[in-house]
Amino acid sequence: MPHNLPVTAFAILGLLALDDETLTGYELKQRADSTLRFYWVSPAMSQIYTELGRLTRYGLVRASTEPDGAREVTSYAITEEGREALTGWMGRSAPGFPVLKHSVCLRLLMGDMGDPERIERMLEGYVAECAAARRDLSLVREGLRGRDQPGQDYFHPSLVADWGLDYFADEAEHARRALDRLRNG
Amino acid sequence: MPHNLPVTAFAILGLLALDDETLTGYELKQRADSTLRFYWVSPAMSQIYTELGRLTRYGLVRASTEPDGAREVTSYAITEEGREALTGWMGRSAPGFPVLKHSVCLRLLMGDMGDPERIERMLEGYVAECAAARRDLSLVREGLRGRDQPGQDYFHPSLVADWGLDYFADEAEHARRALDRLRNG
DNA sequence: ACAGCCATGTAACTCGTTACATGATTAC
DNA sequence: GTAATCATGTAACGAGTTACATGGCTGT
Repeated sequence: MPHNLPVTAFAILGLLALDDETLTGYELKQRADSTLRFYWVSPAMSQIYTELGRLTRYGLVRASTEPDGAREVTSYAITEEGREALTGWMGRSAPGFPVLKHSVCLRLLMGDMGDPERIERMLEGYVAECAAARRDLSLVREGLRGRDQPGQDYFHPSLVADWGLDYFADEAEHARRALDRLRNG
Repeated sequence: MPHNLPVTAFAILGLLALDDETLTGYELKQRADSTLRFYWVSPAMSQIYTELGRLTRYGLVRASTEPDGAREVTSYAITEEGREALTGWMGRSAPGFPVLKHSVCLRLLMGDMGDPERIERMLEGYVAECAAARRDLSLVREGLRGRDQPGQDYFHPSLVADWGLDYFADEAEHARRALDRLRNG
């Protein structure tokens, strides 16, 4: 029973479970882009369809194809087995330490090679990108208001969103600190 | 000439460039485990050897095999072309936004499924792991003292190490904040 | 003698990406 | 009418992992 699925499969199951909606692959990609991408990767479209196919074969999601004008559109909903698989995964497997591939720090490490100016610009760019990510995420966070209290369905998502907001603010601060030391010793 | 290499290849080149030493694949893995792993992944041994083979074929590292008792041990050093490739990579390509796969946040997002107790224990575990990472990293940081001033060879590594120390402290704080809201609304 | 570390590699496999291909619907 | 968006997939490929295989060296 404990299907050996990649984490991304459970992320998709989780998105389907959150609002208990039936979503198309395309819609799932949009949800992933607007929420998942901040603390997990947003999978490529092709992978979403691949994963949905596998989840359907395993009976963890149910596909329902309906005509939409001249074309057919397939929507997916999580099944009872899917829910069990998700809770089972949450309960049994350990999360492991988060994986970070910090391209900015990697380049900062090798700051001796190459133009100091360029390193500073890279860090300034990163500060700006963190601010942008924070803005995008705070829009998502606003959308959770009203259902973000304990017991409500967006309580846990709001915890994660606030975590993310702090995270990006802190990262910008880390970069600013490094910049300051680069400039003023 | 701008060889199309994975970032990991440049990470290895960077490690070889840092102290300008000749290292075996095994030693490279140890360096990666003790430094790179905090803000990049520490590649598997097999990948290090694979990557070293490719870098050698491209002339970016030089392999020198010497007898060590009855066996042969191969050490690698970065070449002039390797240095150029590294600075070229730093100068030409953009770092892109760091990739984070935050398994803890992913599970927290789906906190509704599954045992609340378990979620809390997961977060407590994460706080402890962050503290452990911070301890490990601060040992590394101590090793940089004395050569960590501007102009010295461990200046940039010390910036990254301090960034990491702040990072893990902040992450522990984020987790504590989430825990508090889980417990006290 | 035996465990644990040092050292090197190959093979099979999975995840996930980019590129490619197709076509309907909607808004201007 | 035409561009953007909605919608769905396949194929080729690459990075990176685990498992497997081998064997020397070192400390007890």
